Amino acid sequence: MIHENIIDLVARRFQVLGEPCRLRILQALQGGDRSVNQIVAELGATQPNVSKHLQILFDAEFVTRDRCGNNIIYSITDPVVFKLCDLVCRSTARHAAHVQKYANEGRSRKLTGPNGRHRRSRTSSIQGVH
Amino acid sequence: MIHENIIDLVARRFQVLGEPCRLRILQALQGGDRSVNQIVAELGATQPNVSKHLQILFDAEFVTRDRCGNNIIYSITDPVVFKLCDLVCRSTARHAAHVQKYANEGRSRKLTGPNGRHRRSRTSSIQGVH
DNA sequence: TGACTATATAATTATACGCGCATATAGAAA
DNA sequence: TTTCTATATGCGCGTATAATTATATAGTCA
Repeated sequence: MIHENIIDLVARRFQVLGEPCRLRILQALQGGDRSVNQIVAELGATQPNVSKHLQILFDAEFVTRDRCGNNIIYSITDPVVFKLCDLVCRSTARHAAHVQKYANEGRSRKLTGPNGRHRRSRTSSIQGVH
Repeated sequence: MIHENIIDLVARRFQVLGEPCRLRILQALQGGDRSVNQIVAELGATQPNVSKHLQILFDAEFVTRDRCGNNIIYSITDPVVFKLCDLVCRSTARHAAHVQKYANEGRSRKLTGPNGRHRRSRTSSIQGVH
């Protein structure tokens, strides 16, 4: 149960993880600490974009950083973030399987009666409602 | 490690969780299955807004739904979502403690040399870099 | 000092998102 | 059928976000 006081902070941290580019950055750092340019090379993204995402990850305390001469080395703050990704990843794999399955059957179910009355097929028009 | 094929889906699911109102809805459902209006009453939000968030949660398969007469009853698809919230919640509590601490000390550190040269205070201008 | 490298930031633009309002739709009841 | 209740959806507005480009800042080396 999330306390109302911190629910905005929790949401914000989920939101920070809700960006493919940032997930890729975290994955790169899972392979070990990296400088900005190393991440840029690994992702094939632009340097300003990577820097900005790193700043966002830093503000959310998902990463820490240390200067090493001209380079700034970024590191994972807490490996628990990979546990999070793993959990979402598993259920997403199931989700993706469903999506794939529905894509192969009929598509685009909408809200309607439980038994498909006034419908030509037997698919209920509200997904998840039978 | 997240496979590149599903990284967008994983990010999307994190993003869906990155919204306070949706977290509140999930919390309400943690107390048991609810109809839309029950959730509306519990959150004090508008009905169209709750319906929209529920649709987003449904598309991401965080919730399922069943019609019961005039009511649509929403349920949690997989309690693993609460594990996610719990993990983020813990580290966010630590994060919040830091933020609180920094708020009490000096604020707004920016990028600068390691020893605060050309700065009036001794705070390093890049947070996390000493 | 000046040139060079690494990183951050500002300005811009395009897109996505959340909310409120009005309305449409589905089912139940009369 | 009509009416009522519950839920979903379309629209418009304001805001947030991400990517690009150009530029600023910090540090190193000569």
